[in-house]
Amino acid sequence: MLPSSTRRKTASRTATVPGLNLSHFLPYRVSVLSNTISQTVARLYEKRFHITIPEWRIIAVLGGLGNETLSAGEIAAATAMDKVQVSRAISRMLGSELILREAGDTDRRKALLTLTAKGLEIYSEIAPLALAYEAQLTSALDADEMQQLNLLLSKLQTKADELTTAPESRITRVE
Amino acid sequence: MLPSSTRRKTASRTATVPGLNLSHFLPYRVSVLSNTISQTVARLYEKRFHITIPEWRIIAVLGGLGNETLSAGEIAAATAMDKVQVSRAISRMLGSELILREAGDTDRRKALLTLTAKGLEIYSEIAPLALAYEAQLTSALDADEMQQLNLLLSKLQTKADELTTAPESRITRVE
DNA sequence: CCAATCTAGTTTCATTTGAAACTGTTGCAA
DNA sequence: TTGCAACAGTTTCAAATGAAACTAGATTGG
Repeated sequence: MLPSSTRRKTASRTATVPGLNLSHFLPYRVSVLSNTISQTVARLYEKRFHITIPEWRIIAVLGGLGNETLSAGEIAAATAMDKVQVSRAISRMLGSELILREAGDTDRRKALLTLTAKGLEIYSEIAPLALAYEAQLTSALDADEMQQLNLLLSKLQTKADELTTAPESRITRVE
Repeated sequence: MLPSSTRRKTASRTATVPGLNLSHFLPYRVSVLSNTISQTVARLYEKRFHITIPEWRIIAVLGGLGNETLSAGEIAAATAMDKVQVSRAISRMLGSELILREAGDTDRRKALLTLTAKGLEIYSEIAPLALAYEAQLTSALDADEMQQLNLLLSKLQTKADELTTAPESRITRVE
């Protein structure tokens, strides 16, 4: 079937099935955009602060919380990472002394996590950079478009959540 | 430094650095959206057709091209994947007989790739499903919002691309 | 009270991934 | 020519990842 001699090097551009062009396909576009952004951001965090994106997320939620503590599970919920990712990020951060872990007194399974002074220091340096990158990224958008973007992302995320087939795979139960 | 006894379990919600809330941070939101979508789509492709997303992308570009051939490098460019990913996807697809590889006659480094009948069959089944998923995802958007979405994604991708090559000096200030 | 069950978090193991090295081919320049 | 850089694609190896098993502590029904 399908002998090679029937093939042409160049052919008319007629698509055999209508309407599917990868470069217009929303899941593809979002994935490419996400990868492009993540790569840049990851490089920034790694080069300047020697942290990964999961570590950055943990710093971001803890740093934004003042002196409140969170458990690993709460961090997982707040960062959309699963507990394994969080656990590994935490152990790296304990090693590099960015966070502090105390056993909870009411429930000793839950460890209470806070940033160390070193972690807070990184937060205060990296947060403005992160915001600056975001500002550059959206610099081509006017105020109206910014608002639209937020709305559209929210709507898409809501729909995407509804359409997930796996019940247990991710956090979802933020409530 | 920073003895644990100085920490509090509960505190006011005052952020120490203004403006950085992870759930409003664009790179984070795009990443979460992308992951949500990709997970659903990947599960769909895997369950029904036993292919991965990289394989799907290759099927999509080749299937959309009629009987034209592409080299691995051209596929990489068309699918935003790197050559290693493409190489591995191709070798899987050769194994499962979804694509056909012929040596190029003018340049023997470039292999010419096309879908087999089996590959085309999958394309014709999966393409409508992919489009149906996309339609569901965007079902909460009206025509105007769809147009905005396309525009905004394009603008963001363009900016994100500009910001990738930036040496570290670029993201230091907002301006 | 105590077995069974549930929850929080960690570890293990198999697979995937990415970077860099590598193979084979082409183009180019002396 | 031949020697060398560039290119297309593959392979290798170490690190990242995810699923499932596991540990330890908490809860609950009898």
